[in-house]
Amino acid sequence: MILTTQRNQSGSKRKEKEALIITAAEKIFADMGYAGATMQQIADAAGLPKANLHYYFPTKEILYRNVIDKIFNLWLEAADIFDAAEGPKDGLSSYIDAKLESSRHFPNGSKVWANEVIQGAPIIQDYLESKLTAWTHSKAEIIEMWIAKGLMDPINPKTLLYFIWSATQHYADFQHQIRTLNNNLDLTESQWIEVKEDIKKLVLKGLGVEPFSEYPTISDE
Amino acid sequence: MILTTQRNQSGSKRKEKEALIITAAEKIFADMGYAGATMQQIADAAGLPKANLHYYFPTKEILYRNVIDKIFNLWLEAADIFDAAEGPKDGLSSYIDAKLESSRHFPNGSKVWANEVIQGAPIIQDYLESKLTAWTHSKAEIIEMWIAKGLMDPINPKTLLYFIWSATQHYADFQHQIRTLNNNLDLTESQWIEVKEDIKKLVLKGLGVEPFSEYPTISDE
DNA sequence: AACAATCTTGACCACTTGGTCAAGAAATTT
DNA sequence: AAATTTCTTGACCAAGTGGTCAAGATTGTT
Repeated sequence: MILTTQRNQSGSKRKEKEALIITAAEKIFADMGYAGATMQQIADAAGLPKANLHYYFPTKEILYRNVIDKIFNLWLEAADIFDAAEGPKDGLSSYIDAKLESSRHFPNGSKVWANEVIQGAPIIQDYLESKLTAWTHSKAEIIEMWIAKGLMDPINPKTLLYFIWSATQHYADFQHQIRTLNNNLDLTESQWIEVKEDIKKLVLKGLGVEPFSEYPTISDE
Repeated sequence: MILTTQRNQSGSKRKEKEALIITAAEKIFADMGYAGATMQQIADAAGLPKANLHYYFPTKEILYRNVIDKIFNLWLEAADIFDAAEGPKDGLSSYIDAKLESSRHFPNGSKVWANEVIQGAPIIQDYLESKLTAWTHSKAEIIEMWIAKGLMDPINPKTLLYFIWSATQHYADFQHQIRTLNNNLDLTESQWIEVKEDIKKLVLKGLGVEPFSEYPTISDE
């Protein structure tokens, strides 16, 4: 018992430092890419000598995997809302909100993920094949159920998921481009609200999930 | 006269080789990122000794800028359709088609661009501030005109552009993830057709540009 | 206070990288 | 055919990289 407590104490201290390093690494990886990031830069960002970094994370790849791990778990969590939802109007709205919030406040994770996937996921392929595949299937089923119930227009569920991912993550990944096209200013609070509303409206209306009409539109597509 | 012809001949030979190198470089940069790509890899991909590469492109950065240059011009060209269009139904459809075709057949360019922007556009910031800004404004004006004419629902034009960019480019940038989620197979012809249709339907319907109804819907949003 | 475990750090190394260079091979010009 | 420009290439180098290591500092334990 005492041992456990002590382990927890020293362990939590270690965990704190690891978390500090991971946060620093996340930013550097996001800004420089995996290959472009140097352990020295990460060490500087964390305020540590490089050798100390290697004490906590023996290799660059191990550190990187830890960063990815954190990101991926946040990714999955963002979609819990999805499951709890009653229908597409509620579920998709909440999901879009959550993903946009995440893009706004934690863009680095999204950037690291994007960088990794663009380059063919050399390091995290196992994630894609196991966790992400499972996750995607489970969400696709929910969407298919909504469609079957006539709550939204028919659409390939994966296409819809990619659609939402891309639209929302774009605001993290292409943050720099968006800022540049916004007179070199970050989006203001009201601009974010507008973006959220516009995207949700576009998606929901596009799927025939209009807030105004209770009954599904009869369209002979 | 003779001189000019000769210059053109030797010049075009040089151009050919430069194009070969740029194509090879594009793939390597897309797969490895700027920092991760090595001149040796690019040389191998182009079937040239490294020293010869440096004869045509003195530095890695110069080569990279040439790659970006080509990509960016294709990017701009894809939107000429946009200008010629009569209204949103025609213009947006064509633009989405063009961007998806480009994502399908030339994903590397999109990937390089994405990598660069994610990392804060360290090398091509001038492009963003000059050409892209001008381009975006001109397209935004067209969209605003369409809105003013009542051809589509009101929306922030930039949000709409980002929406289309993200949805279409996603299929290039996240090609690997999409393939993994598609049983490790590239999308088939019919899947591509389905994606195109789904995206166009979603966007157009979401904007109130339904193909079926000639008159704008009266909604008190 | 003595001991042990954990942590910290400057100095160091093997290796890779972008880039150079000089000698020569091809192609062009006179 | 001689001269000149353009192109090709193996060998080389300085700089930077991830990672090591051993000596010490801190912290916790008995």
